[in-house]
Amino acid sequence: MLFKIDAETSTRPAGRIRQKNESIILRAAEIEFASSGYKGASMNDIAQRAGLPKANIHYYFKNKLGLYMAVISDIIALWDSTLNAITPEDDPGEVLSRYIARKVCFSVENPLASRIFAAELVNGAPNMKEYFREDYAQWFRGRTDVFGAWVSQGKIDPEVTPEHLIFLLWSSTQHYADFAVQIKAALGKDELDEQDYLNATATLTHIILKGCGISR
Amino acid sequence: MLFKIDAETSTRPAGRIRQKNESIILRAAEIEFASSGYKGASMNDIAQRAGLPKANIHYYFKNKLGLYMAVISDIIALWDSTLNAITPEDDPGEVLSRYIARKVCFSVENPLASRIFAAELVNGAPNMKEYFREDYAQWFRGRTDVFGAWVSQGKIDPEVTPEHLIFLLWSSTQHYADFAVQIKAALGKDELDEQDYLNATATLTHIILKGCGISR
DNA sequence: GTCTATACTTCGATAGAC
DNA sequence: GTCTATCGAAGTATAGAC
Repeated sequence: MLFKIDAETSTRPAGRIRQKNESIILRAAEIEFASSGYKGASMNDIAQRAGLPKANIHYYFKNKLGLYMAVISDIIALWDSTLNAITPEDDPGEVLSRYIARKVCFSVENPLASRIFAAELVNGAPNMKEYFREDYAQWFRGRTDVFGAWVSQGKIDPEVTPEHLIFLLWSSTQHYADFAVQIKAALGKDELDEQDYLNATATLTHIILKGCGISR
Repeated sequence: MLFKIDAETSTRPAGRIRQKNESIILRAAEIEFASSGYKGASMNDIAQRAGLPKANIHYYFKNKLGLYMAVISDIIALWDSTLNAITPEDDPGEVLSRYIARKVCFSVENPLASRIFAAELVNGAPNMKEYFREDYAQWFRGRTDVFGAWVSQGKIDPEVTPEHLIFLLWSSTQHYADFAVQIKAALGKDELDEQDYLNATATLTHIILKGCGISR
């Protein structure tokens, strides 16, 4: 996503340079924002990481907020697509286990994106107000309706409130990216390995599916 | 916790003033740090919220980091006490449901503390390194051992990895404080009410207990 | 398009009068 | 113990030469 290959030929080398530099800057910015927060990250550090003079960043991006929003919008584009294509006819067991596996996987492969998103939300999402407008509640309602249908069909226990099941899916999977420091400290490891993530996925899948009354 | 009442009489009024002002400053700092992060919060804003000149804060606290650490240590003191007193002889169903209820409740009543803690972790916990030392892994190991004993006794399904069950408890309950903005936007509400938290607790308790194979 | 040098602002921290 | 005035560092942003 951050490394789109320019399809143009050398007829407009300027555009090629621009795209290449923009992606270099975005990647450096992603790292800095993720590890220091919006205010904590400095244009200086971002420029240094990108290997460019500070002024170049201002040439490509209007200002610090503009750069941050560019990073954020890349992240949003990656986000909730995972829950988009579900219908009442789908098998809830399949949908849930696939979602859990994907999201844990995503947390492992894109920890920076996850953390920037988390930091933004923890601070009250000051730069994502328009993302969380009414259509967001509508979109969410569309998802809970599907889960509600499954409850009506007896495929999920009636004790389960669809809204809170979705929150549980979000929280339990993101946790592995956002709170990685605490998890590593608890497990006494410097890095988590493949087996840890398999255990995580297996345990989450077992508890959530069985807990919803979904037989597999 | 932040509002300890001074037990002393008027023999040392100075101490009374100090404690009162320190608690006022700590409370203001908690609000600012929670909504802007460590770097994002400014001593100026904290002073203004506390209704004191900026220099007074430096009189009571060594520097910005010292103030932040004072806030953090208050929060840590509140933290993991909930899981401390469990033994293999306890009933896992009771322990888990009590833990979930308490932690959701805590998230509602202390959202600021939860968010400061979360922001610190998301950014790699640069100021909590010594909290996450070896004894933390030991403490954690003590907790998982109890859960492991329950698994051996057949009280919890063997598919459940104790470590990841604890991570699930942490993530699912904290989520209601840390990601409150997203939850409110999804539900289309300005504030969550009593019923929302009851639904959250009920759904989480049902899924996690049943998912662990705990019959009640 | 690139980069140096610099203007402008904010912030943390302290000196020193009261 | 309180508060004003100020210093120095760091950060964002831009002007202008190349």
